[in-house]
Amino acid sequence: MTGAPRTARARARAELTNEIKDAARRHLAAEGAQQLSLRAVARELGMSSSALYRYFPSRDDLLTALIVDAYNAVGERVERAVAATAAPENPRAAWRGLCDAVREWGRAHPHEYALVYGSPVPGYKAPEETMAPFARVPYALLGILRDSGQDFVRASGATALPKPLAAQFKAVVAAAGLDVPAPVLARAMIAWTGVCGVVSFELFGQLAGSADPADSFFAYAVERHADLLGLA
Amino acid sequence: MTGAPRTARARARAELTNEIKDAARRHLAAEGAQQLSLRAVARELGMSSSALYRYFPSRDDLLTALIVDAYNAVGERVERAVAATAAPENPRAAWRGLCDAVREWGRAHPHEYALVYGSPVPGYKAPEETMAPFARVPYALLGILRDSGQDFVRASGATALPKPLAAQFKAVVAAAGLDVPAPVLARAMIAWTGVCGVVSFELFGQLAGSADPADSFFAYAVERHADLLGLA
DNA sequence: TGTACATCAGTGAACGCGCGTTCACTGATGTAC
DNA sequence: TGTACATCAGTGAACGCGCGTTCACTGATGTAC
Repeated sequence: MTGAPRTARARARAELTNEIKDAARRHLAAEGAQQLSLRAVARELGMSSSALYRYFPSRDDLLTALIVDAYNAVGERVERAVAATAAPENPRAAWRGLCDAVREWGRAHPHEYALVYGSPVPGYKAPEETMAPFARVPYALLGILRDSGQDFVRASGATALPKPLAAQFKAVVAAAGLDVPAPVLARAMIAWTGVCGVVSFELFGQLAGSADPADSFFAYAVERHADLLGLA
Repeated sequence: MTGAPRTARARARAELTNEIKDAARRHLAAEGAQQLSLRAVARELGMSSSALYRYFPSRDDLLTALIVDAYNAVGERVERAVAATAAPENPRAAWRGLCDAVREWGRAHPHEYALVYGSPVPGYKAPEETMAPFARVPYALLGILRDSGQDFVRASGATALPKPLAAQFKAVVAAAGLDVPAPVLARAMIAWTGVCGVVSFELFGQLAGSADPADSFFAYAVERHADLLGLA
Protein backbone atom coordinates (compact mmCIF):
# COMPACT_ATOMS: atom_id res chain seq x y z
CA MET A 1 0.00 0.00 0.00
CA THR A 2 2.00 2.94 1.31
CA GLY A 3 5.76 2.84 1.14
CA ALA A 4 7.96 2.07 4.11
CA PRO A 5 7.93 4.97 6.58
CA ARG A 6 11.06 7.13 6.38
CA THR A 7 11.36 8.59 9.83
CA ALA A 8 11.49 6.94 13.25
CA ARG A 9 8.38 8.85 14.15
CA ALA A 10 6.46 7.50 11.17
CA ARG A 11 7.65 3.98 11.93
CA ALA A 12 6.55 4.29 15.53
CA ARG A 13 3.23 5.60 14.38
CA ALA A 14 2.62 2.68 12.05
CA GLU A 15 3.60 0.19 14.72
CA LEU A 16 1.43 1.72 17.38
CA THR A 17 -1.52 1.90 15.01
CA ASN A 18 -1.21 -1.85 14.58
CA GLU A 19 -0.84 -2.40 18.30
CA ILE A 20 -4.02 -0.44 18.89
CA LYS A 21 -5.90 -2.54 16.36
CA ASP A 22 -4.55 -5.74 17.89
CA ALA A 23 -5.60 -4.66 21.36
CA ALA A 24 -9.00 -3.70 19.98
CA ARG A 25 -9.34 -7.15 18.42
CA ARG A 26 -8.51 -8.77 21.75
CA HIS A 27 -11.03 -6.56 23.46
CA LEU A 28 -13.60 -7.48 20.82
CA ALA A 29 -13.03 -11.14 21.66
CA ALA A 30 -13.35 -10.55 25.37
CA GLU A 31 -16.30 -8.18 25.50
CA GLY A 32 -18.20 -8.86 22.32
CA ALA A 33 -18.87 -7.09 19.10
CA GLN A 34 -20.68 -3.84 19.71
CA GLN A 35 -19.30 -2.51 22.95
CA LEU A 36 -15.79 -1.85 21.82
CA SER A 37 -14.43 0.61 24.36
CA LEU A 38 -11.69 3.07 23.50
CA ARG A 39 -10.83 3.45 27.15
CA ALA A 40 -10.40 -0.28 27.62
CA VAL A 41 -8.14 -0.46 24.59
CA ALA A 42 -6.05 2.43 25.90
CA ARG A 43 -5.85 0.80 29.32
CA GLU A 44 -4.56 -2.43 27.82
CA LEU A 45 -1.84 -0.51 26.00
CA GLY A 46 -0.93 1.44 29.12
CA MET A 47 -1.68 4.79 27.56
CA SER A 48 -4.23 7.47 28.23
CA SER A 49 -7.53 7.25 26.39
CA SER A 50 -7.06 10.66 24.89
CA ALA A 51 -3.85 9.50 23.20
CA LEU A 52 -5.86 7.19 20.94
CA TYR A 53 -7.30 10.23 19.24
CA ARG A 54 -3.91 10.79 17.63
CA TYR A 55 -4.47 7.53 15.75
CA PHE A 56 -8.21 7.27 15.19
CA PRO A 57 -10.36 10.39 15.17
CA SER A 58 -13.28 8.52 16.74
CA ARG A 59 -14.48 5.13 17.90
CA ASP A 60 -16.25 4.54 14.61
CA ASP A 61 -13.03 5.02 12.67
CA LEU A 62 -11.37 2.35 14.76
CA LEU A 63 -14.35 0.10 14.04
CA THR A 64 -14.01 0.76 10.33
CA ALA A 65 -10.34 -0.16 10.44
CA LEU A 66 -11.17 -3.43 12.18
CA ILE A 67 -13.90 -4.22 9.65
CA VAL A 68 -11.62 -3.52 6.68
CA ASP A 69 -8.90 -5.68 8.25
CA ALA A 70 -11.35 -8.50 8.87
CA TYR A 71 -12.67 -8.53 5.30
CA ASN A 72 -9.13 -8.44 4.00
CA ALA A 73 -8.01 -11.23 6.30
CA VAL A 74 -10.74 -13.63 5.26
CA GLY A 75 -10.44 -12.51 1.64
CA GLU A 76 -6.74 -13.20 1.58
CA ARG A 77 -7.11 -16.62 3.16
CA VAL A 78 -9.78 -17.51 0.65
CA GLU A 79 -7.75 -16.31 -2.32
CA ARG A 80 -4.73 -18.28 -1.18
CA ALA A 81 -6.82 -21.41 -0.59
CA VAL A 82 -8.38 -21.15 -4.03
CA ALA A 83 -5.02 -20.54 -5.70
CA ALA A 84 -3.66 -23.66 -4.00
CA THR A 85 -6.22 -25.95 -5.64
CA ALA A 86 -5.40 -25.55 -9.34
CA ALA A 87 -8.84 -24.05 -9.68
CA PRO A 88 -9.58 -24.16 -13.41
CA GLU A 89 -9.10 -27.93 -13.66
CA ASN A 90 -11.07 -28.69 -10.54
CA PRO A 91 -13.64 -26.06 -9.63
CA ARG A 92 -15.23 -28.28 -7.03
CA ALA A 93 -11.98 -28.53 -5.12
CA ALA A 94 -11.60 -24.78 -5.35
CA TRP A 95 -15.10 -24.32 -3.95
CA ARG A 96 -14.22 -26.66 -1.09
CA GLY A 97 -11.08 -24.68 -0.43
CA LEU A 98 -13.01 -21.43 -0.36
CA CYS A 99 -15.58 -22.78 2.10
CA ASP A 100 -13.03 -24.35 4.40
CA ALA A 101 -11.01 -21.14 4.43
CA VAL A 102 -14.04 -19.10 5.45
CA ARG A 103 -14.97 -21.53 8.18
CA GLU A 104 -11.45 -21.86 9.52
CA TRP A 105 -10.99 -18.13 9.64
CA GLY A 106 -14.34 -17.75 11.38
CA ARG A 107 -13.51 -20.36 13.98
CA ALA A 108 -10.13 -18.75 14.61
CA HIS A 109 -11.65 -15.24 14.85
CA PRO A 110 -15.29 -15.65 15.84
CA HIS A 111 -15.73 -12.08 17.03
CA GLU A 112 -14.27 -10.60 13.89
CA TYR A 113 -16.54 -12.90 11.92
CA ALA A 114 -19.49 -11.62 13.94
CA LEU A 115 -18.32 -8.07 13.37
CA VAL A 116 -18.62 -8.38 9.60
CA TYR A 117 -21.19 -11.14 9.05
CA GLY A 118 -23.29 -10.85 12.22
CA SER A 119 -25.77 -8.31 13.46
CA PRO A 120 -24.89 -4.79 12.37
CA VAL A 121 -23.45 -2.50 15.02
CA PRO A 122 -26.24 -0.08 15.98
CA GLY A 123 -25.62 3.46 14.84
CA TYR A 124 -22.64 2.49 12.72
CA LYS A 125 -22.80 3.11 9.01
CA ALA A 126 -20.15 1.30 6.98
CA PRO A 127 -18.26 3.84 4.83
CA GLU A 128 -17.43 3.29 1.19
CA GLU A 129 -13.88 2.10 1.89
CA THR A 130 -15.25 -1.19 3.26
CA MET A 131 -16.88 -2.13 -0.04
CA ALA A 132 -13.85 -3.47 -1.92
CA PRO A 133 -12.58 -5.68 0.93
CA PHE A 134 -16.17 -6.79 1.49
CA ALA A 135 -16.37 -8.12 -2.06
CA ARG A 136 -13.20 -10.20 -2.10
CA VAL A 137 -14.77 -13.53 -1.16
CA PRO A 138 -17.75 -13.27 -3.51
CA TYR A 139 -15.36 -12.24 -6.28
CA ALA A 140 -13.17 -15.24 -5.58
CA LEU A 141 -16.21 -17.47 -5.97
CA LEU A 142 -17.17 -15.83 -9.25
CA GLY A 143 -13.60 -16.31 -10.39
CA ILE A 144 -13.80 -20.05 -9.75
CA LEU A 145 -16.98 -20.34 -11.77
CA ARG A 146 -15.71 -18.18 -14.63
CA ASP A 147 -12.34 -19.88 -14.89
CA SER A 148 -13.81 -23.35 -14.87
CA GLY A 149 -15.06 -22.76 -18.39
CA GLN A 150 -17.84 -25.15 -17.50
CA ASP A 151 -21.45 -24.62 -18.45
CA PHE A 152 -22.38 -25.53 -14.91
CA VAL A 153 -25.61 -23.60 -14.96
CA ARG A 154 -26.94 -25.81 -17.73
CA ALA A 155 -25.35 -28.84 -16.06
CA SER A 156 -27.37 -28.19 -12.95
CA GLY A 157 -30.57 -28.28 -14.97
CA ALA A 158 -31.78 -24.72 -14.51
CA THR A 159 -30.96 -22.49 -17.41
CA ALA A 160 -33.15 -19.43 -17.08
CA LEU A 161 -33.75 -17.00 -14.24
CA PRO A 162 -37.20 -15.57 -13.57
CA LYS A 163 -37.53 -12.32 -15.51
CA PRO A 164 -37.36 -9.80 -12.63
CA LEU A 165 -34.32 -11.49 -11.16
CA ALA A 166 -32.63 -11.72 -14.54
CA ALA A 167 -33.14 -8.00 -15.09
CA GLN A 168 -31.88 -7.10 -11.63
CA PHE A 169 -28.78 -9.25 -11.86
CA LYS A 170 -27.96 -8.19 -15.40
CA ALA A 171 -27.86 -4.65 -14.09
CA VAL A 172 -25.60 -5.69 -11.21
CA VAL A 173 -23.26 -7.54 -13.56
CA ALA A 174 -23.07 -4.50 -15.82
CA ALA A 175 -22.59 -1.98 -13.01
CA ALA A 176 -19.82 -4.01 -11.37
CA GLY A 177 -18.16 -4.95 -14.64
CA LEU A 178 -18.36 -8.67 -13.84
CA ASP A 179 -17.54 -11.16 -16.55
CA VAL A 180 -20.12 -13.80 -15.69
CA PRO A 181 -23.70 -14.20 -16.88
CA ALA A 182 -26.51 -13.29 -14.48
CA PRO A 183 -27.57 -16.89 -13.77
CA VAL A 184 -24.05 -17.65 -12.61
CA LEU A 185 -24.14 -14.70 -10.26
CA ALA A 186 -27.44 -15.92 -8.88
CA ARG A 187 -26.10 -19.40 -8.27
CA ALA A 188 -22.96 -18.03 -6.69
CA MET A 189 -24.90 -15.89 -4.28
CA ILE A 190 -27.12 -18.76 -3.22
CA ALA A 191 -24.06 -20.86 -2.52
CA TRP A 192 -22.33 -18.05 -0.68
CA THR A 193 -25.31 -17.20 1.51
CA GLY A 194 -25.79 -20.89 2.17
CA VAL A 195 -22.26 -21.46 3.37
CA CYS A 196 -22.30 -18.31 5.47
CA GLY A 197 -25.55 -19.58 6.95
CA VAL A 198 -23.90 -22.76 8.15
CA VAL A 199 -20.83 -20.97 9.52
CA SER A 200 -22.98 -18.39 11.29
CA PHE A 201 -25.14 -21.10 12.84
CA GLU A 202 -22.05 -22.90 14.04
CA LEU A 203 -20.30 -19.83 15.45
CA PHE A 204 -23.44 -18.29 16.94
CA GLY A 205 -24.40 -21.47 18.77
CA GLN A 206 -27.46 -22.49 16.75
CA LEU A 207 -26.03 -25.93 16.03
CA ALA A 208 -25.46 -26.82 19.68
CA GLY A 209 -27.34 -30.02 20.31
CA SER A 210 -27.61 -31.05 16.67
CA ALA A 211 -24.65 -30.75 14.32
CA ASP A 212 -22.17 -30.26 17.11
CA PRO A 213 -19.27 -30.56 16.39
CA ALA A 214 -20.07 -29.28 12.94
CA ASP A 215 -17.17 -30.65 10.87
CA SER A 216 -18.95 -33.46 9.04
CA PHE A 217 -22.14 -31.48 8.61
CA PHE A 218 -20.23 -28.57 7.17
CA ALA A 219 -18.37 -30.78 4.70
CA TYR A 220 -21.63 -32.40 3.64
CA ALA A 221 -23.36 -29.04 3.22
CA VAL A 222 -20.46 -27.79 1.10
CA GLU A 223 -20.86 -30.78 -1.24
CA ARG A 224 -24.59 -30.29 -1.56
CA HIS A 225 -24.10 -26.63 -2.37
CA ALA A 226 -21.54 -27.68 -4.97
CA ASP A 227 -24.21 -29.95 -6.48
CA LEU A 228 -26.57 -27.02 -6.60
CA LEU A 229 -23.92 -24.88 -8.24
CA GLY A 230 -23.59 -27.59 -10.88
CA LEU A 231 -19.87 -28.06 -10.23
CA ALA A 232 -18.21 -31.11 -11.70
CA MET B 1 -50.32 -21.52 29.38
CA THR B 2 -51.34 -20.23 32.81
CA GLY B 3 -55.00 -19.59 33.52
CA ALA B 4 -56.54 -16.13 33.52
CA PRO B 5 -55.42 -14.14 36.55
CA ARG B 6 -58.00 -13.99 39.35
CA THR B 7 -57.21 -10.76 41.15
CA ALA B 8 -56.89 -7.21 39.90
CA ARG B 9 -53.34 -7.21 41.15
CA ALA B 10 -52.47 -10.31 39.14
CA ARG B 11 -54.11 -8.86 36.06
CA ALA B 12 -52.18 -5.61 36.43
CA ARG B 13 -49.01 -7.58 36.88
CA ALA B 14 -49.54 -9.58 33.71
CA GLU B 15 -50.37 -6.44 31.74
CA LEU B 16 -47.40 -4.50 32.99
CA THR B 17 -45.10 -7.43 32.31
CA ASN B 18 -46.21 -7.28 28.70
CA GLU B 19 -45.84 -3.52 28.56
CA ILE B 20 -42.29 -3.85 29.82
CA LYS B 21 -41.49 -6.41 27.16
CA ASP B 22 -43.06 -4.23 24.47
CA ALA B 23 -41.05 -1.22 25.59
CA ALA B 24 -37.93 -3.37 25.66
CA ARG B 25 -38.65 -4.50 22.09
CA ARG B 26 -39.01 -0.90 20.99
CA HIS B 27 -35.79 -0.04 22.74
CA LEU B 28 -34.12 -2.99 21.02
CA ALA B 29 -35.20 -1.57 17.68
CA ALA B 30 -33.93 1.90 18.50
CA GLU B 31 -30.63 1.13 20.17
CA GLY B 32 -29.68 -2.26 18.79
CA ALA B 33 -29.37 -5.74 20.06
CA GLN B 34 -26.88 -5.94 22.88
CA GLN B 35 -27.20 -2.73 24.77
CA LEU B 36 -30.68 -3.21 26.11
CA SER B 37 -30.92 -0.79 29.02
CA LEU B 38 -33.24 -1.42 31.94
CA ARG B 39 -33.17 2.26 32.84
CA ALA B 40 -34.21 3.31 29.35
CA VAL B 41 -37.10 0.85 29.40
CA ALA B 42 -38.23 2.15 32.78
CA ARG B 43 -37.95 5.72 31.56
CA GLU B 44 -40.16 4.99 28.58
CA LEU B 45 -42.79 3.50 30.87
CA GLY B 46 -42.56 6.45 33.26
CA MET B 47 -41.52 4.34 36.20
CA SER B 48 -38.40 4.11 38.29
CA SER B 49 -35.72 1.70 37.17
CA SER B 50 -35.85 -0.13 40.45
CA ALA B 51 -39.52 -0.97 39.90
CA LEU B 52 -38.57 -3.25 37.01
CA TYR B 53 -36.98 -5.60 39.50
CA ARG B 54 -40.47 -6.57 40.65
CA TYR B 55 -40.99 -8.04 37.18
CA PHE B 56 -37.61 -9.30 36.06
CA PRO B 57 -34.94 -10.20 38.59
CA SER B 58 -32.18 -9.01 36.27
CA ARG B 59 -31.43 -7.68 32.84
CA ASP B 60 -30.60 -11.15 31.58
CA ASP B 61 -34.02 -12.45 32.60
CA LEU B 62 -35.65 -9.73 30.55
CA LEU B 63 -33.42 -10.72 27.64
CA THR B 64 -34.43 -14.35 28.04
CA ALA B 65 -38.10 -13.37 27.98
CA LEU B 66 -37.56 -11.43 24.76
CA ILE B 67 -35.69 -14.32 23.18
CA VAL B 68 -38.39 -16.83 24.11
CA ASP B 69 -41.07 -14.49 22.77
CA ALA B 70 -39.15 -14.01 19.52
CA TYR B 71 -38.70 -17.72 18.89
CA ASN B 72 -42.37 -18.30 19.67
CA ALA B 73 -43.47 -15.47 17.40
CA VAL B 74 -41.57 -16.72 14.38
CA GLY B 75 -42.45 -20.32 15.24
CA GLU B 76 -46.14 -19.55 15.39
CA ARG B 77 -46.11 -17.63 12.11
CA VAL B 78 -44.29 -20.49 10.43
CA GLU B 79 -46.65 -23.12 11.80
CA ARG B 80 -49.68 -21.16 10.66
CA ALA B 81 -48.19 -20.59 7.22
CA VAL B 82 -47.42 -24.29 6.81
CA ALA B 83 -50.87 -25.30 8.04
CA ALA B 84 -52.43 -22.97 5.45
CA THR B 85 -50.81 -24.77 2.52
CA ALA B 86 -52.33 -28.27 2.78
CA ALA B 87 -48.81 -29.47 3.40
CA PRO B 88 -49.00 -33.25 2.82
CA GLU B 89 -50.25 -32.88 -0.73
CA ASN B 90 -47.84 -30.13 -1.66
CA PRO B 91 -44.66 -30.11 0.39
CA ARG B 92 -42.99 -27.61 -1.89
CA ALA B 93 -45.72 -25.06 -1.25
CA ALA B 94 -45.38 -25.73 2.46
CA TRP B 95 -41.64 -25.12 2.24
CA ARG B 96 -42.29 -21.86 0.41
CA GLY B 97 -44.75 -20.86 3.11
CA LEU B 98 -42.22 -21.59 5.82
CA CYS B 99 -39.50 -19.56 4.14
CA ASP B 100 -41.73 -16.59 3.39
CA ALA B 101 -43.01 -16.59 6.96
CA VAL B 102 -39.48 -16.48 8.35
CA ARG B 103 -38.47 -13.69 6.01
CA GLU B 104 -41.61 -11.64 6.59
CA TRP B 105 -41.26 -11.92 10.32
CA GLY B 106 -37.60 -10.97 10.10
CA ARG B 107 -38.34 -7.92 7.98
CA ALA B 108 -41.07 -6.85 10.35
CA HIS B 109 -38.87 -7.36 13.43
CA PRO B 110 -35.26 -7.09 12.31
CA HIS B 111 -33.86 -6.50 15.77
CA GLU B 112 -35.67 -9.44 17.26
CA TYR B 113 -34.38 -11.50 14.36
CA ALA B 114 -30.87 -10.30 15.12
CA LEU B 115 -31.40 -11.10 18.79
CA VAL B 116 -32.03 -14.77 18.08
CA TYR B 117 -30.24 -15.45 14.78
CA GLY B 118 -27.50 -12.83 14.86
CA SER B 119 -24.32 -12.45 16.87
CA PRO B 120 -24.70 -13.82 20.38
CA VAL B 121 -25.04 -11.27 23.17
CA PRO B 122 -21.67 -11.21 24.98
CA GLY B 123 -21.82 -12.64 28.46
CA TYR B 124 -25.33 -13.98 27.99
CA LYS B 125 -25.87 -17.73 28.26
CA ALA B 126 -29.22 -18.93 26.93
CA PRO B 127 -31.01 -20.95 29.62
CA GLU B 128 -32.75 -24.26 28.97
CA GLU B 129 -36.19 -22.70 28.65
CA THR B 130 -35.24 -21.20 25.28
CA MET B 131 -34.62 -24.61 23.71
CA ALA B 132 -38.20 -25.65 22.94
CA PRO B 133 -39.20 -22.32 21.32
CA PHE B 134 -35.88 -22.37 19.48
CA ALA B 135 -36.76 -25.70 17.86
CA ARG B 136 -40.20 -24.80 16.52
CA VAL B 137 -39.15 -23.76 13.03
CA PRO B 138 -36.78 -26.69 12.40
CA TYR B 139 -39.48 -29.03 13.71
CA ALA B 140 -42.02 -27.52 11.35
CA LEU B 141 -39.65 -28.20 8.47
CA LEU B 142 -39.13 -31.81 9.57
CA GLY B 143 -42.90 -32.14 9.80
CA ILE B 144 -43.32 -31.05 6.19
CA LEU B 145 -40.80 -33.62 5.04
CA ARG B 146 -42.21 -36.42 7.16
CA ASP B 147 -45.85 -35.79 6.24
CA SER B 148 -45.12 -35.57 2.55
CA GLY B 149 -44.61 -39.31 2.53
CA GLN B 150 -42.25 -38.72 -0.33
CA ASP B 151 -38.92 -40.44 -0.71
CA PHE B 152 -37.39 -37.07 -1.49
CA VAL B 153 -33.96 -38.05 -0.35
CA ARG B 154 -33.76 -40.69 -3.03
CA ALA B 155 -35.50 -38.34 -5.49
CA SER B 156 -32.74 -35.79 -4.99
CA GLY B 157 -30.18 -38.40 -5.98
CA ALA B 158 -28.19 -38.67 -2.76
CA THR B 159 -29.13 -41.63 -0.68
CA ALA B 160 -26.37 -42.14 1.84
CA LEU B 161 -24.67 -39.82 4.31
CA PRO B 162 -20.95 -40.03 4.95
CA LYS B 163 -20.41 -42.41 7.88
CA PRO B 164 -19.42 -39.91 10.60
CA LEU B 165 -22.34 -37.65 9.79
CA ALA B 166 -24.77 -40.58 9.67
CA ALA B 167 -23.65 -41.70 13.11
CA GLN B 168 -23.89 -38.20 14.55
CA PHE B 169 -27.34 -37.51 13.16
CA LYS B 170 -28.68 -40.95 14.07
CA ALA B 171 -27.78 -40.11 17.65
CA VAL B 172 -29.51 -36.72 17.38
CA VAL B 173 -32.64 -38.30 15.92
CA ALA B 174 -32.72 -40.86 18.72
CA ALA B 175 -32.05 -38.37 21.50
CA ALA B 176 -34.72 -35.96 20.30
CA GLY B 177 -37.23 -38.68 19.47
CA LEU B 178 -37.61 -37.45 15.90
CA ASP B 179 -39.48 -39.60 13.42
CA VAL B 180 -37.36 -38.91 10.35
CA PRO B 181 -34.28 -40.71 9.07
CA ALA B 182 -30.90 -39.10 9.52
CA PRO B 183 -30.45 -38.13 5.84
CA VAL B 184 -33.70 -36.19 5.98
CA LEU B 185 -32.50 -34.32 9.04
CA ALA B 186 -29.28 -33.49 7.23
CA ARG B 187 -31.10 -32.16 4.18
CA ALA B 188 -33.48 -30.18 6.35
CA MET B 189 -30.67 -28.52 8.20
CA ILE B 190 -28.88 -27.56 5.01
CA ALA B 191 -32.06 -25.98 3.71
CA TRP B 192 -32.76 -24.23 7.00
CA THR B 193 -29.26 -22.81 7.34
CA GLY B 194 -29.37 -21.77 3.69
CA VAL B 195 -32.58 -19.83 4.04
CA CYS B 196 -31.44 -18.22 7.26
CA GLY B 197 -28.27 -17.27 5.44
CA VAL B 198 -30.21 -15.35 2.82
CA VAL B 199 -32.47 -13.64 5.36
CA SER B 200 -29.50 -12.68 7.53
CA PHE B 201 -27.63 -11.27 4.55
CA GLU B 202 -30.68 -9.24 3.60
CA LEU B 203 -31.40 -7.92 7.09
CA PHE B 204 -27.78 -7.32 8.00
CA GLY B 205 -27.10 -5.32 4.86
CA GLN B 206 -24.83 -7.73 2.99
CA LEU B 207 -27.05 -7.70 -0.09
CA ALA B 208 -26.97 -3.93 -0.50
CA GLY B 209 -25.66 -3.28 -3.98
CA SER B 210 -26.40 -6.74 -5.34
CA ALA B 211 -29.72 -8.46 -4.61
CA ASP B 212 -31.35 -5.31 -3.34
CA PRO B 213 -34.35 -5.40 -3.03
CA ALA B 214 -34.11 -9.07 -2.26
CA ASP B 215 -37.60 -10.32 -3.12
CA SER B 216 -36.86 -12.08 -6.39
CA PHE B 217 -33.54 -13.40 -5.21
CA PHE B 218 -35.10 -14.80 -2.09
CA ALA B 219 -37.86 -16.53 -4.02
CA TYR B 220 -35.31 -18.01 -6.42
CA ALA B 221 -33.08 -19.21 -3.59
CA VAL B 222 -36.06 -20.84 -1.90
CA GLU B 223 -36.82 -22.79 -5.08
CA ARG B 224 -33.24 -23.92 -5.48
CA HIS B 225 -33.15 -25.10 -1.88
CA ALA B 226 -36.38 -26.97 -2.55
CA ASP B 227 -34.64 -28.66 -5.47
CA LEU B 228 -31.81 -29.62 -3.17
CA LEU B 229 -34.29 -31.00 -0.65
CA GLY B 230 -35.75 -33.10 -3.44
CA LEU B 231 -39.25 -31.68 -3.01
CA ALA B 232 -41.81 -32.36 -5.70
C1' DT C 1 27.17 20.75 11.73
C1' DG C 2 24.34 23.82 14.62
C1' DT C 3 20.58 26.35 15.64
C1' DA C 4 15.53 28.03 15.52
C1' DC C 5 11.27 26.73 14.68
C1' DA C 6 7.36 23.75 13.56
C1' DT C 7 5.21 19.52 14.09
C1' DC C 8 3.64 15.76 16.50
C1' DA C 9 2.86 12.17 20.60
C1' DG C 10 1.18 11.68 24.77
C1' DT C 11 -0.67 13.33 29.52
C1' DG C 12 -4.03 14.20 33.07
C1' DA C 13 -7.96 16.48 34.47
C1' DA C 14 -12.45 17.47 33.44
C1' DC C 15 -17.38 17.47 31.30
C1' DG C 16 -21.61 15.32 31.18
C1' DC C 17 -23.57 11.32 30.68
C1' DG C 18 -25.49 6.48 31.32
C1' DC C 19 -25.50 1.99 33.46
C1' DG C 20 -27.27 -2.32 36.80
C1' DT C 21 -28.41 -3.11 41.22
C1' DT C 22 -29.52 -2.47 46.31
C1' DC C 23 -32.02 -0.62 50.11
C1' DA C 24 -35.21 1.31 53.39
C1' DC C 25 -39.50 3.19 52.75
C1' DT C 26 -44.74 4.24 51.82
C1' DG C 27 -49.17 3.01 50.45
C1' DA C 28 -52.27 0.12 48.20
C1' DT C 29 -54.32 -4.53 47.44
C1' DG C 30 -55.55 -9.04 49.00
C1' DT C 31 -56.69 -12.73 52.70
C1' DA C 32 -58.22 -15.14 56.96
C1' DC C 33 -61.01 -15.02 60.74
C1' DT D 1 -69.54 -7.57 56.82
C1' DG D 2 -65.53 -5.77 59.39
C1' DT D 3 -61.21 -5.85 61.07
C1' DA D 4 -56.03 -7.22 61.52
C1' DC D 5 -52.41 -8.66 59.21
C1' DA D 6 -49.53 -10.09 55.32
C1' DT D 7 -48.25 -9.40 50.78
C1' DC D 8 -46.96 -6.83 47.02
C1' DA D 9 -46.01 -2.51 43.74
C1' DG D 10 -43.55 1.25 43.28
C1' DT D 11 -40.41 5.25 44.91
C1' DG D 12 -36.21 7.89 45.34
C1' DA D 13 -31.70 8.12 46.80
C1' DA D 14 -27.46 6.08 46.66
C1' DC D 15 -23.25 3.01 45.39
C1' DG D 16 -19.66 2.36 42.32
C1' DC D 17 -18.69 2.02 37.93
C1' DG D 18 -17.65 2.93 32.85
C1' DC D 19 -18.06 5.63 28.71
C1' DG D 20 -16.53 9.11 24.43
C1' DT D 21 -14.62 13.28 23.83
C1' DT D 22 -12.29 17.90 24.65
C1' DC D 23 -8.69 20.84 26.22
C1' DA D 24 -4.53 23.13 27.65
C1' DC D 25 -0.18 21.41 28.47
C1' DT D 26 4.80 19.32 28.23
C1' DG D 27 8.53 17.14 25.75
C1' DA D 28 10.35 14.86 22.17
C1' DT D 29 11.22 14.39 17.12
C1' DG D 30 11.84 16.28 12.62
C1' DT D 31 13.07 20.14 9.13
C1' DA D 32 15.04 24.30 6.88
C1' DC D 33 18.60 27.37 6.72
